[in-house]
Amino acid sequence: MREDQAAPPPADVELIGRRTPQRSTVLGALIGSAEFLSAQALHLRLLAAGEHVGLSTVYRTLTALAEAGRADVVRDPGGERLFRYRPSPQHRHYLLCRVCGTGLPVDSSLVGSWAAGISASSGFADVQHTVELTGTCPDCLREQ
Amino acid sequence: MREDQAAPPPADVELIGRRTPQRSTVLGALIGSAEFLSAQALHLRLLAAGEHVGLSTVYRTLTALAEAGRADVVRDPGGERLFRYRPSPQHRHYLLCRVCGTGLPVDSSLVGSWAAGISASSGFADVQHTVELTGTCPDCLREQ
DNA sequence: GCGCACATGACAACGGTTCTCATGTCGTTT
DNA sequence: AAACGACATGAGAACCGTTGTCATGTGCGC
Ligand SMILES: [Mn+2]
Ligand SMILES: [Mn+2]
Ligand SMILES: [Zn+2]
Ligand SMILES: [Zn+2]
Repeated sequence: MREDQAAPPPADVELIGRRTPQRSTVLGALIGSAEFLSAQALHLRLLAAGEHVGLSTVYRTLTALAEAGRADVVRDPGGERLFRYRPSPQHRHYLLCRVCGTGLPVDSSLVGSWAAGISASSGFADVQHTVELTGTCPDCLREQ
Repeated sequence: MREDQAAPPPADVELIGRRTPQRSTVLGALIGSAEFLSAQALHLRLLAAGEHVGLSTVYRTLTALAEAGRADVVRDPGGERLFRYRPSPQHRHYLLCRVCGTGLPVDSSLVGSWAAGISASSGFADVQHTVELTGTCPDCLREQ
């Protein structure tokens, strides 16, 4: 029923430095959302809930979480970066709904080995890959 | 020797509207470059060559070419969009050097069918994919 | 408790891109 | 050839996501 608990014990805050109320709040909001969120959307959400955390702090916390591997980052068509909490530290890819933002994790082992093969045959070093799938989810399809 | 001819007959200008000197110039510069270029880099290049084309026009022309399928667009890590002329109208993917910007086309048929499979099994409609590979090319590796 | 390295937040600055609008021009019609 | 209208151009401002600045606040090891 409630999709956001008051304050689900945010354990991995300390992965990114000192434990502060602001970081716990941001991490809590990120964990509480099933969808990818932009820094600004998350900030607005906090304001609406009466939680006053500076926008700079939201940006810094999300960026730090992403660098620590606790958040996935994706770029929306407009270039905005969207964040989503990642419970397990593994690398993942998502199929994102362009209408509602819902993200569905997809099995990307095939893409991973494809990229590894390209890396080996090209002579390039430190090859990284970005894979993003977008579409319209069944729910949003139904609602026209 | 010369990597940029004076003005290689730019045929597909008219794919994006009226044929103007500015559009021919922009398209010529795009065709003359083997690498992905940002709108601003291309603009600077034109200025250096004594060709005065407004930055707005460069943006408009590149965007129109991309929409017409005559240019590939890729996002660099900083969020900047990079353009490259696409002689054939097929969909392509590249392995980009993070140092010098060189782009190597890669065989992505595997990724295409993977994406198609995900599309079919997920129930999502209109699934599009973004695949970007980045690394350090052999030349840039050599130069330390 | 002290102290300081680290964190916060209001605000300004930044960089890429798009918008505005007055002026110019392509290309078609008489 | 001249005229006309729709479209294109360009200088500058506006926009928007993001990062920097810096004075103030605070977590936390001592
Ligand atoms: Mn992957
Ligand atoms: Mn493809
Ligand atoms: Zn949806
Ligand atoms: Zn290189």
